[in-house]
Amino acid sequence: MKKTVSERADILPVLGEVFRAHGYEGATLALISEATGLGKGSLYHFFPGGKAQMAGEVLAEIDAWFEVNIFAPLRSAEDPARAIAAMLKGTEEYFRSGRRVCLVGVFALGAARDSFAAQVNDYFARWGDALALLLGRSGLSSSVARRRSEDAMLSIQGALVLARARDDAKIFSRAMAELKLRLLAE
Amino acid sequence: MKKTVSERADILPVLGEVFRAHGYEGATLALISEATGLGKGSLYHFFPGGKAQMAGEVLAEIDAWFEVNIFAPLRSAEDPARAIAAMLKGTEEYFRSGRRVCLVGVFALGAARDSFAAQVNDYFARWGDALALLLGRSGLSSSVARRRSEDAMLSIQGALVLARARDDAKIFSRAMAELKLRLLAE
DNA sequence: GTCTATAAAGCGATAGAC
DNA sequence: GTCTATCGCTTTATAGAC
Repeated sequence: MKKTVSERADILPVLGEVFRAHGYEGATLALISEATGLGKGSLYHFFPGGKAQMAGEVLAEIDAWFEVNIFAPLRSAEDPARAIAAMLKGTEEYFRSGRRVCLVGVFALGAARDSFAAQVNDYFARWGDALALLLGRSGLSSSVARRRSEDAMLSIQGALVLARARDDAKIFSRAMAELKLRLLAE
Repeated sequence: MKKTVSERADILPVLGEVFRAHGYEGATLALISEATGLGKGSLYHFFPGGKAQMAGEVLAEIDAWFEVNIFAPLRSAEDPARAIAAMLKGTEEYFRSGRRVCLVGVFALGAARDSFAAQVNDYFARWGDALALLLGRSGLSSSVARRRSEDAMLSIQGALVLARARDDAKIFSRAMAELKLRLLAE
């Protein structure tokens, strides 16, 4: 699939999909070149640091998207139930109901984790903190809020793994529905 | 870490650890050669099909281990509560309390999934079926048993991803304890 | 069964023309 | 800013000596 682009903002999402599909090691410059429609010369013009820089910037862009669309709304929410519903809706859309994999999770499981440890850890830490904060405000003790927030993080990641392993996106949607009930329970 | 081996049975577990640590694409023959202490000549003597055959046989060995130690005991159990406790104990030991990653999950997320789709799907299908069967026998409706079994599969995988992402093995142990409560709930 | 040597292809990255 | 050509290295895999 050739898709000619020339602006950095257009390149990063394409890069993200290549890393998602092939992992860090599997994402070769040839694949990246084909997907972006850019020669190696152009790629190194945008990313002098090569593949490592590309992956780092993709992670940063993902982080920024979640900060704006998921984490911040969680922190500033008035109504916990609505905020949780919105988070799960946004999550389900982002991961295309389980058909799209989480790049941070992919990196976490592979050898790339060592190179991007801070970014990988941060993504889950900030999501978990924002959710625990919200749950705490909804009346839960901070230890229960912490455990439920951790449950949410791991359920999302596990559902993505299982959905892909079994090639059944419905697994993800079901898991998100169940998670909603657990998060909102008294 | 050099560890000289010469029997096929001794090689497979070492191969497994290399694939776990580096993923399918990242596990180079040089790494495998170093870890097993075997030259490329010897490796191709054992595995004429190369890396693909190595990965396939490693998956088969993992599957066989789970069949004997986890799936079969689940199917033939008398006491559901004890069987679930045993499954979780076996799982926690196998994954070294979250310090060891699931190779099937790693393959599921990567491009290797396409090559090993049947083995990846089978592993989770048979585990899930065995657990759902047990839960059904414990008095749960088959639909509830199915959903709880799916919850267990995804919680294990998600806990492994999150534990590694946050470099905190305790996340896995906590998740297994919580999962036990959910599986045994009325 | 294990090794070394080597082939052929692919890798990330660079140089320099345009 | 984009391209082609190319470097040096690593990759998987094979051949053949021992």
